[in-house]
Amino acid sequence: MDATNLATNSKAHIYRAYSIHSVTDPAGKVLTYGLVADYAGLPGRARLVSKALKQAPSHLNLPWHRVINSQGKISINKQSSAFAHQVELLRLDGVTVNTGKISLSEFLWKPDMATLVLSLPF
DNA sequence: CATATGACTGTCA
DNA sequence: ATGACAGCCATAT
Repeated sequence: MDATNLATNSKAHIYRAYSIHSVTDPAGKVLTYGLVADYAGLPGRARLVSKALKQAPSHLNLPWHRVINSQGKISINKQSSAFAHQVELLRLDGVTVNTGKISLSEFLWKPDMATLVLSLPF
């Protein structure tokens, strides 16, 4: 498998992992790039997750807006229109956003044992 | 192969 | 809480 295929499969892994998690992850909760990477079996590849979500085909309907950085902040540049879009989507989810910041202690999704077991097939 | 670039992260001042 | 920084990893040139 060459580098290109590895990257493609990694993205697919992320898409699949995040798809499954987004089913059990209720609107109103968020995850960090690093956590999604862990769930996808790709620890240490938070930046790949951000790229994968950014480039994800729209037909996958992934709730990309529920993924923020480990500091509890939206990673998109404030000047970008996409930033306002993410804020809007999060508010529709019921997530409180203050100047791009979100309280992780309040909104971070903490998977329980059952959901973790359901995700293990990867 | 060398560099540059990110929707990242942990540490430190 | 905030900003600088180095480390990190896949991609793009």
